[in-house]
Amino acid sequence: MLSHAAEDYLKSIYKLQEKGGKVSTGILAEFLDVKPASATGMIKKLKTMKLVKYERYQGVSLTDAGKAIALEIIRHHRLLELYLFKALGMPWDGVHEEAEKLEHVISEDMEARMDAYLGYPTSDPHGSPIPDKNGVVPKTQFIPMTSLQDGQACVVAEVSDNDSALLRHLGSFNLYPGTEFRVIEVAPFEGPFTIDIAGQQAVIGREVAKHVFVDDIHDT
Amino acid sequence: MLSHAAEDYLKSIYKLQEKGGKVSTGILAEFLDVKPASATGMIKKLKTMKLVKYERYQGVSLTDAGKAIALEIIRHHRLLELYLFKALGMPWDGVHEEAEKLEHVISEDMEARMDAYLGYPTSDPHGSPIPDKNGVVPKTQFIPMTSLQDGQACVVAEVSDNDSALLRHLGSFNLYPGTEFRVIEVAPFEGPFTIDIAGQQAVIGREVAKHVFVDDIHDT
DNA sequence: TGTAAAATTTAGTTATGCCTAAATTTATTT
DNA sequence: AAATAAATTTAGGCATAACTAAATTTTACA
Repeated sequence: MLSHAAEDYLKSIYKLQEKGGKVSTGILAEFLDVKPASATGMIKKLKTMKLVKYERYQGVSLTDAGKAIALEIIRHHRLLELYLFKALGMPWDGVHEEAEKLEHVISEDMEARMDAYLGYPTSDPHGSPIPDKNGVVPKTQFIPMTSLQDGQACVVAEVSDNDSALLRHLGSFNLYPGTEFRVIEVAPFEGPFTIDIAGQQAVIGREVAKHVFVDDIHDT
Repeated sequence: MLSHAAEDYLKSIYKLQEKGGKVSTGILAEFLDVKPASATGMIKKLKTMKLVKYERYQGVSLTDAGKAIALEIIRHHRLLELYLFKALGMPWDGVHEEAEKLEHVISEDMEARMDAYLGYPTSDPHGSPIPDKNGVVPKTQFIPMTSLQDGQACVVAEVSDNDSALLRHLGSFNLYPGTEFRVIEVAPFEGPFTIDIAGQQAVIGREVAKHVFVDDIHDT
């Protein structure tokens, strides 16, 4: 069996690989909040287990076996988030932290039961895709909110899940996945977005907008 | 924060203390499936944290602080067992193993949500009492099935939760907490019990009967 | 009561997974 | 191309929690 730490490394490498092939030791260490030296150590251990490809100074990437484990953990995490949200009524800004601990611990049986209870869902409360039990990830092609123009309308598709203060902030505007809104004005010089959500106006700063991804963009 | 291992030691000391004051290193080590030397080491660590009383060669016992933590973990365990059983439909012979891992990991918020969902229950699927959030354990005074006599009827109150093969066996006779049965015959010389469960006859060996506790005994 | 057996503790080892500090390699700049 | 800066790796340490083997203490019995 793999340690929780090893699972976290695989999960992180997977996420970082999504935006650019190989992952550098430094980026990985920063992402996991450990020192680069610690990352090097774990990477070597994962290499002996044939879960990553690695040559020193050249960055890491997952092998097929490593990717399968990473996706399994991500599936646990996202199913748990949705389960905690729907079945136990946890707030969407709290489920990430809880899932982060539970994801390493639940059995395949529990995974399957949550999946069935939820009706084999394909996305979590933050809009992130849930890999199926074979490790197939639903395709998503969302656009960053920051690329929207005046007058465009769209639907919230996905938001970053790891900052609960940010999630509470978005929640205060009802900006959940599925919510429609229209851009009233994009202030010049990297300014904030003024938007209309079901008749309510809200001003969303750039830093917040970076964490919001949208879909179904259309002009009005 | 306490390590999972330390929590397991406290929980085990609590359980062993219930039947006799102080707990010897050897008994504790056997219960936890570690070597006595390992138990000595952890006991010393727990002593520096003021969670146990301990003098060498004299056995361990919990302090009030240690007992509070032990009860908290037991509460987690039993709430989880009942939750997994009721909300996710897990079989009663599977919930112990799953709860054993989850009990160290869930938040107080999750504990409270399961508690509310379940309607503030006082016993788990095996009939064990669930401590309330203040650490108060519902009083139970159950009688071992082995002390039953011919002709006596009773209700199953509690069964050992840690042997899934045993639980499956009991389940095959419908011997769940709450089930009524009547003793038809106790075979002499430590022989098996022949009982009647809702019209069905079953033969229960001594070794099995030792793990079953009953209540509401009355003659028929 | 003395001795053997059983239980317990001490001492020293191993494996994980993190750390810091120093050394090395790669990248950048002039 | 050499020098400096940045990134990465190596080396050595620490804490946790297990282990084995040896020493000690307690208990039991003859």
